[in-house]
Amino acid sequence: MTGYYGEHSKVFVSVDCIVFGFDQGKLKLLIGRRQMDPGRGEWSLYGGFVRQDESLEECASRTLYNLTGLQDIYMKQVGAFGAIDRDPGERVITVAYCALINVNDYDDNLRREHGVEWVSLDILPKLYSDHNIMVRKAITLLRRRVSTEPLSFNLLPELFTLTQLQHVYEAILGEEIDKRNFRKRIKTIDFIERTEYIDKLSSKRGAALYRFNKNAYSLEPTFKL
Amino acid sequence: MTGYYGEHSKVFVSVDCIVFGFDQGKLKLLIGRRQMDPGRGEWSLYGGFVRQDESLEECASRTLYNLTGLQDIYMKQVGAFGAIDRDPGERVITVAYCALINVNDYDDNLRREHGVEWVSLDILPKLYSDHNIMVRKAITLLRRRVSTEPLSFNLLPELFTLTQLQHVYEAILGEEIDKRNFRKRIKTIDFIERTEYIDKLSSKRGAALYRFNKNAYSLEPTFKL
DNA sequence: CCAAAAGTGTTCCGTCTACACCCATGG
DNA sequence: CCATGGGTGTAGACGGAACACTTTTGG
Repeated sequence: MTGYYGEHSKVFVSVDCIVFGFDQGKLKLLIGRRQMDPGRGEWSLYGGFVRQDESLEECASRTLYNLTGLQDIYMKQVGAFGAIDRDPGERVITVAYCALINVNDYDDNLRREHGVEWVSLDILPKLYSDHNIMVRKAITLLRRRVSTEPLSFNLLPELFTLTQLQHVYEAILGEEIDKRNFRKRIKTIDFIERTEYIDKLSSKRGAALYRFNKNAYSLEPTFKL
Repeated sequence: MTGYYGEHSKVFVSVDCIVFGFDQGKLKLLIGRRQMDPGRGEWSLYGGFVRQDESLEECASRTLYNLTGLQDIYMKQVGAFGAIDRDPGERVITVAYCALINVNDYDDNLRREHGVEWVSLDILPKLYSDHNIMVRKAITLLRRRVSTEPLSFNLLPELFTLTQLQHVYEAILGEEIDKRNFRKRIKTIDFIERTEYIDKLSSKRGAALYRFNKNAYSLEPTFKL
């Protein structure tokens, strides 16, 4: 049984994960030293080859799970990259996926075991192959989407202060936001709920903790920052 | 020589072209009856398998050229589609590309030879495999981009009237636009130039013909409709 | 002379932006 | 008591939306 398309050639297909986190007021990217040839030792995104029994999305989820132990993470396809010689080893077409995770959910020992690190985007080194291009495209997409989709919450704990939320937006957009205008705006969004809890860590006075109500959002999925 | 990644499996990768045109005041899609098994006879996008000696972009251009004889056409990647059983024949991962062409540039005899037709989006039939999903995604992207990039001009002849241009926007956005506001807006965009020519076909009075000045745009590539 | 499309300004309203001071508390 | 971050309102500018009539000319 040769199948329908036997006359055509097949190619390796991989998935690369562009994992963003937010820490210390900065947007961070998860990268590690490549542990295989070619390019062993170079900074690189974490990726894996697509298996015959999994879809692209499944491969992306599996790869992220292998790395972080996290499941049900927001992931979005960034695009397919298919230059002939993009990989110095053999021809590999890769599909990049962007993931947003809360750095606190990622166990730091597990992170060290995989030899990956959180690196600030403004000091991002040269990465393996065309990975820098993929990251730039992911950031562009992220910036565009962040004002029309409630994405920031994926980078924060379930409960967060408005100042934290504002810092996430500032980190993604790369510009400062007026505090009063920002809070005014947030108050009109009813699926961002103020809770009874108070955060006492970040300030002496204490700051109200807010929560993103997924259900309320899914009922009325409109968002505009 | 087995290469670096021999332990992993390869997969068929194809490119599908989502070709948009504008005619009779409507946005049209170029589709044809599939001429191979499986799915022979079903409505389908036009596509082809990626060869070992070409990049994804090259494959997309080549496929579009095979179909239309046109080169240097605006094309944009829509995304990769990789569900395991998306193709009823064998596993194929496909990368969809969206193209915008001027229907007048596509020779109608050549079109008939390939057995493809321009079909209005509002009467789009069920297409082969997951092609309908790809088309919907392409339209979503197109709608989003059309107000921040000068795309409409790809669907029009070099010289066009403002009414034609407005109709293109209306077709893409799916809503009517106020004529006075639209023209006011266009006048502030300096790379949309009024020419000395007059179109006498569409009205008795005649309408001024305009031109999109690519060079002027490339000097100052900002656009907002 | 009339049908059919081209062309043209003004007003209103809502939204975004700029901007500075008081509050509560831990140390 | 003071340093630190939390929290609040207003006025002016700007941009988008609504809206109707005159012009030209081929048939």
